Amino acid sequence: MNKINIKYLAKELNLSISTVSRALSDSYEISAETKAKVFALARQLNYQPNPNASGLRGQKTKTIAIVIPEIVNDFFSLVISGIEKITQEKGYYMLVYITHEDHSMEVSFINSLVKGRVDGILLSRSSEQDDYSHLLELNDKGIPLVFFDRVCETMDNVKVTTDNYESSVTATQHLLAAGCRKIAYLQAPRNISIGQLRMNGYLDALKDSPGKQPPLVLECTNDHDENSMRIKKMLATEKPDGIFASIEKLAVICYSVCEQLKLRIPEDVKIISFSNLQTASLLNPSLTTITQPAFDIGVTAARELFKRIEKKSTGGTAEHVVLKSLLVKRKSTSTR
Amino acid sequence: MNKINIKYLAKELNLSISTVSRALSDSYEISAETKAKVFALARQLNYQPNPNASGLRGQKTKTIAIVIPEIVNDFFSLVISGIEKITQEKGYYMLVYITHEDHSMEVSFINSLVKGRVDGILLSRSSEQDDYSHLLELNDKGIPLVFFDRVCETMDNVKVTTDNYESSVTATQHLLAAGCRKIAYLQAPRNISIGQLRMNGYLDALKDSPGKQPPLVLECTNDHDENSMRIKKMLATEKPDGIFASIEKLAVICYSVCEQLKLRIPEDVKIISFSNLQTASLLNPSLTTITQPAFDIGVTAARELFKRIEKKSTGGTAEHVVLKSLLVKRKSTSTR
DNA sequence: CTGTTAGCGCTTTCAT
DNA sequence: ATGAAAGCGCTAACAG
Repeated sequence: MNKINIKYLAKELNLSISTVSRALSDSYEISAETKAKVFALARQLNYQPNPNASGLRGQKTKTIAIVIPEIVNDFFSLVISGIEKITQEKGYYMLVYITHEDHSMEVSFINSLVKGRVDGILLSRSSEQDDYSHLLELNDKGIPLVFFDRVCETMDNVKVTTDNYESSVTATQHLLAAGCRKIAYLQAPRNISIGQLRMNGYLDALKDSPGKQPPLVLECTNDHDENSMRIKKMLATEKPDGIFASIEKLAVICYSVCEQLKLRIPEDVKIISFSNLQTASLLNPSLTTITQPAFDIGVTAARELFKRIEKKSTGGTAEHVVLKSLLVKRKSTSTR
Repeated sequence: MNKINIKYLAKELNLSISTVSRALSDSYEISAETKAKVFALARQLNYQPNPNASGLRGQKTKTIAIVIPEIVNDFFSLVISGIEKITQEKGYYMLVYITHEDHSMEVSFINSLVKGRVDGILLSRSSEQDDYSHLLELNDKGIPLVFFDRVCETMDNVKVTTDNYESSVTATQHLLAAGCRKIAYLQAPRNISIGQLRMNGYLDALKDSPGKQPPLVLECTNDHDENSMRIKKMLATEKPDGIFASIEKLAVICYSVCEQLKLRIPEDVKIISFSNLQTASLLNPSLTTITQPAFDIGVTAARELFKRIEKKSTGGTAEHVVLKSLLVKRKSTSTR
């Protein structure tokens, strides 16, 4: 295809292949003059080393893989953004694989990576209950692996997550402090640990509160109209004065339902929601949000991965980095 | 690192390296018996061919690159999703690079790919005005390149886009047909062709309408509060009875502002918006949306790319595939 | 049907 | 300071 390789440069310059190679890697045993000549020609011809050849030789690929359950999702988009930033800084390439929440796809993809296609892997697990022998194999093979968001608790790798439980407690306490006597929780349809953690935060905060109000959990589905109906019914029947939405989309539906029922926000009902992009809070400044540091999760996870890649020592102490969410109460818009 | 290579398999089975290689590629000149033995051992040891070695030998990498301006964006997430689907089907890997709308990053990344790191490239341009010599070089080097969304009109490669102009005309006509006498257009802060196309659709539709109402364009910014203020002022001053939002986020703000001003939707003002995920229409069924076939753009672009990769003939007739957007009027929610 | 061998482009001893 | 040569793991042309 492209004939501009080291051999060609060497011939053009009347140098040996190894001299050119060393010059390009700025070796100390090459004269400044020779280096200059080599660099000049390389630049002129836009010489690019063949990644397969150097990879084959040096056992590295300048490539990392990121494996996520889905991508049409603000949280994961932001994480990727963060990872990508660090990856670019390091001059690496980023392979992206989407498992669509399917554990078997995760397994087969990971297995396809064990043989030196990448120098390291960033993973958010598709299923937290299934087996993880494929991941143990990565450790065996010495391929650095860093978990983020959906981790494998029992494995000894670095994990980067957010404070789902704690921020959920905070959110609930926020509503309690605002005087809510009856707080409903809108549960997203996800049977994974982060969903569980968030709900536990809500439940525990209520349990520990002075009023000891009973929990009011509304299970939601993946169907908008269905959710809208359930929320409307719940609002009409139970008349909560506070709503805690576990994901942003539910907060948006909730806002719309409140309008329909002529419920004023925040006078009649206060809403708080987990959120990544704060679309919900565009609607009304009093839709307070708990914003996850998604971008920072990407940045942190990537940094941890590169530490391992560069140290070459796979082992190291297992760390669990927990990044704090932010309680965002937007300032009142203009002269509302 | 991992010692399980062809040589090792060969030794274990008392076969020659080439026999094993041929068996693994299911060559017709290997006995079924031998193949069976080889496959069995390969599976048992989870043998994976070294991608660098086969890449170096065969000049292919089973990898494509996708280059986009940003990723925290429903449109691009959906496109990636579509691309990823086809990529997985083909057994390829997907490299993702984000330019952050910076033309120079696009150039340097593309230049780093010219030397056989990928078998093909999918690109949405960061800047449609700047020079594209780096892209011409790809054609020279015979690396297949397919454009999507933000294309390079003057280049002879396949382009996959949506009908921004036509659907904008349709949207405007939709409002006209619904009886709107004064339609405002909310222009997103993007100085690229798709923004221009959308606005032209609006302008031309008005020009061609019986009433010949004058256009009313409100330029928006990247600041939510600022947008909210401008929209509010415009609604109060101009009192339009129809609003055409060029991006979904503006429709959401608009919805919120209408609530504040006690404007009923759709009785007082009708809203239509470009959209990818229909967040806006969660708010109110009468927020009609023009939904772009983002996922299909990914699928189509990827298919076109693989055609070129597999045909090996880079050339071919230049095609421009235009996918149609969908005018979505959601059914009324439940028993509203 | 199976084995031998020559590279793909690069890095890296080992010589000089 | 430079060159010769081996070899990373794989495929394929060329023998048998």
